[in-house]
Amino acid sequence: MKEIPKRYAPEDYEKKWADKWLREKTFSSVPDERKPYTIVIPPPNVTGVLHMGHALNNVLQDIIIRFRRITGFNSMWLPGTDHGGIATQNVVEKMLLEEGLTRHDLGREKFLERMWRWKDESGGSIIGQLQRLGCGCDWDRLRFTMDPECSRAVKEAFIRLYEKGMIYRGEYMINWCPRCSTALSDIEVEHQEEKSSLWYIKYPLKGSPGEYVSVATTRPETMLGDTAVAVNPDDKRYSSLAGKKLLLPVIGRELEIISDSFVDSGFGTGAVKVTPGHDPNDFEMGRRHGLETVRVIDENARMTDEAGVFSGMDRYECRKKLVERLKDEGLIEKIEDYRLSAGRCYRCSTVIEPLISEQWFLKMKPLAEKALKASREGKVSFVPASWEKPYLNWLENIHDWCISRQIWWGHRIPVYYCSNEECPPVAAFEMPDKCPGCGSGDITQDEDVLDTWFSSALWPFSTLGWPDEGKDLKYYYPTDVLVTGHEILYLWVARMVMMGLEMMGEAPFENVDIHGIIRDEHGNKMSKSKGNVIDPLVIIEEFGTDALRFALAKSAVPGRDIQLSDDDFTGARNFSNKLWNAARLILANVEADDFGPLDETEDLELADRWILAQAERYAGETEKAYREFNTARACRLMYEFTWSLFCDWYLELVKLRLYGSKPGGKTARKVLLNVLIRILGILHPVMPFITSQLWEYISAEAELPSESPLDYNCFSSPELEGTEEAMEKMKLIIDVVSGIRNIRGESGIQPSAGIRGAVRVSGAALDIINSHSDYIKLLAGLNEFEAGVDIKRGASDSVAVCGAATVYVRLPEELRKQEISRLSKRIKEVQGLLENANRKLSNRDFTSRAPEEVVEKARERAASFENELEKLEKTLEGMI
RNA sequence: GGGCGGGUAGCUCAGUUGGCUAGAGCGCUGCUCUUACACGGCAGAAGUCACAGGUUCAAAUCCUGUUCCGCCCA
Repeated sequence: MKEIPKRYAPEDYEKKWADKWLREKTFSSVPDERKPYTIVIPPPNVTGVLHMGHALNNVLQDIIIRFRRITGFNSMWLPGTDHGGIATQNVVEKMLLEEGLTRHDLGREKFLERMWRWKDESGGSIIGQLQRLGCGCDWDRLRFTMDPECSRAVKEAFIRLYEKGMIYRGEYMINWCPRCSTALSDIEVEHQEEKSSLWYIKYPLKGSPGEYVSVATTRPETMLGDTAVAVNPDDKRYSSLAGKKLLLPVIGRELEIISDSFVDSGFGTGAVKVTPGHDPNDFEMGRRHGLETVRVIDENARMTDEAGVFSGMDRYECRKKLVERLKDEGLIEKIEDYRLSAGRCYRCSTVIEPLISEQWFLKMKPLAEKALKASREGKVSFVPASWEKPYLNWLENIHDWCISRQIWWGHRIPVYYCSNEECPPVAAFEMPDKCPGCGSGDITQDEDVLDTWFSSALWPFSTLGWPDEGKDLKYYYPTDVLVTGHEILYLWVARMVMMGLEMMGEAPFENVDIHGIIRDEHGNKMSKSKGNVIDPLVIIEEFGTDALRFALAKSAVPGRDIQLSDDDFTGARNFSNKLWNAARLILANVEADDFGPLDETEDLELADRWILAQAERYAGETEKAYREFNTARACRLMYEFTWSLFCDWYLELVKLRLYGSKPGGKTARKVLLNVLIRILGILHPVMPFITSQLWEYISAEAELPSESPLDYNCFSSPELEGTEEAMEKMKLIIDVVSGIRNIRGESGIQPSAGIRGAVRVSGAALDIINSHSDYIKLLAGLNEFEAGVDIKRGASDSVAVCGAATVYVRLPEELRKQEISRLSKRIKEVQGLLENANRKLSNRDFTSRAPEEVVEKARERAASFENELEKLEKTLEGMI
């Protein structure tokens, strides 16, 4: 007999468990003879704090890890954090700015010291938050992307690729963020439609005063760098212009008119200005036509000296002033409203400036080929599968990856230059003492660092000790599943696959489980600026970690975004409370030797066989759902079994033996415990805290098969005989009880009022009902009950038909009128159903073509409606 | 412009390979604090499965088209 708190109070014990798992290193893993099941965490930024997206992502991983462990795998979840290059540097720079300093004031070394200090002090709080969530990571394996091990892997990968000729340096047009002052890769630029204008500017024709060609542009300020005007060769409107020249307004530069089929004659006037220095398409066109490049905008998005009188102005100020001047000179033909797709920095939302710059690039085609091949061979699969197509499509259209960043926080590019420019650069782990070419000691390292995603791409093996071919790498690689959101499918997932194939010869994971994005209750993305974020830690305080976990897991339907509201957490909390109280009931009754295997020697009664059969079924379905990464389905199944079957029916029925005079208490208690620990076991991956706590309580009273639900495989158990039969019999009981309850409810009879019920039924069904009349009396709240073949309806009886059985409930005389309307309503309903059923059956095509069992079922249905209708009609006649 | 996902009860969503009367939670209505639980119990009302065609004995489910919403890519 154990007293536990009446109310589910997670704050009383959650921390205890989280601490215990940490202290006892419950989730540490070493290679052994078991099969491994490995997950590497999508490393959150060191500077991050836990938000709902993290909570979801990590809860899903924890569920998988715990589930796999329970079912016999050596599961290992490797945690860690990412240095988050630009984002993190931005944070510290912002702090410096408050002191009136820039990183250049400090210098590289001092700045990096400051970065590390800040990282050590305020970074990594998210790790503690993951531990609070209960995450079963192997914390001894915690990694940081700038750890010596990971840094070594980054250098190794870089040098290998460099030596293979896959990394090259060159001047190309790249995406420049003037605020972060660094280059970005193509996919770090986010495009969105914005309201803007299309300016039509007249370019005078040289030598023909008064004549001009009008060009349309979305960025007038770049015209200062124009070196040509292009038209489509098929555009008849401009065929007469061949060989002529235009004069660039303001600057006066002579512009050639070139023909290029890239030009879309439908855009603007069909003649476009060409600015090879500031537009990616124009850059290509410039190369094709050997055009001069004039740089008019600098790294700070200010106009250069080439911009003449506009020199030094911000790009937008220049636009304004320039357009004013053109207007004054009568060179603006018109200005139209225009929606353009503007590229913005994914870190700071500043409008990207396309600039020509010398950067490092990684050749992607050969890498993408490998990834495509792996997909074709089924080595990497997506859940849901619909993500494969966009992934493949991206790989097929891949561009070289700009991997250098002009920031300081990150992995410095391991390339060294000799002061003698004749000598080729060297890629090496350490700075060479002297130049291998000329022997000079005057060597400097490349100033830039690598894109954060370069090190993230190595994460699944850099964290396991690569390039050393150690035991861990051999045992755990490739990992089993990557759990992540779709927003980093290209930035991270695809690159990990490519790098895994390149460096390890094997894809880094078999499955990619892609979950949705968390939204608020109105369907909006959660963001600090919108102020609609739900803080997981606040939810944990209010509802408990398990409730948070359950709500998230239950909402994580594959491929769908998740709208969250407080209702979801309330529902999950209520479920916890239900389970808690079910356990309380059981705990109050069990005795020391009540746990043990159940077999045929046990004196099982109908309810026992039924709940055990259902437990078996639900455990099986839940296991399947877990395996398919469908936590939403697993949660629904467990909720339904626990609440709607176990609590609503079994826990009520078992009271006959627990409290009443009915014999068989021992068996009842054994079944109760058996099913309860089964629930705790299958639910444990989603709700580790409450299940551990209840398991502990029970352990104090009865001997359980293991110390914790983590070490007990509850997904399979020996099958009992007669389960089908039990299901059918119980269904009859439930139908009869529901029939009686329906009459009670509809007639407004108080739950406490004991009433008389009777059932007319024959044959086997009569036996079932007779031998379980105690079930019916209890559940339907009857004080009198009778069953037989010749039961007659009493004058004031209400009637319901449940299959072969006709149920009578004695009502007070004054409810007669109500009963007539209740019956009429049901008659009408059944008439409709019967009509439908008969229509189907009278269709010869149906009876001849549909599978026999479908037809048979339809026949049974029709017969049952007919039976019900007949009985109800007869009853109604007798009442009027 | 191309691709993907979605439209099912007032709200949020389930709905396996087409096949019992399309389900759940919340909300709503009625009864109820019955010795696990009022974070509870019992009962009830509520749906033209976006629209239009088609395939099929049978369509929420498959196909075509339309429309609206969201996302991704160019």
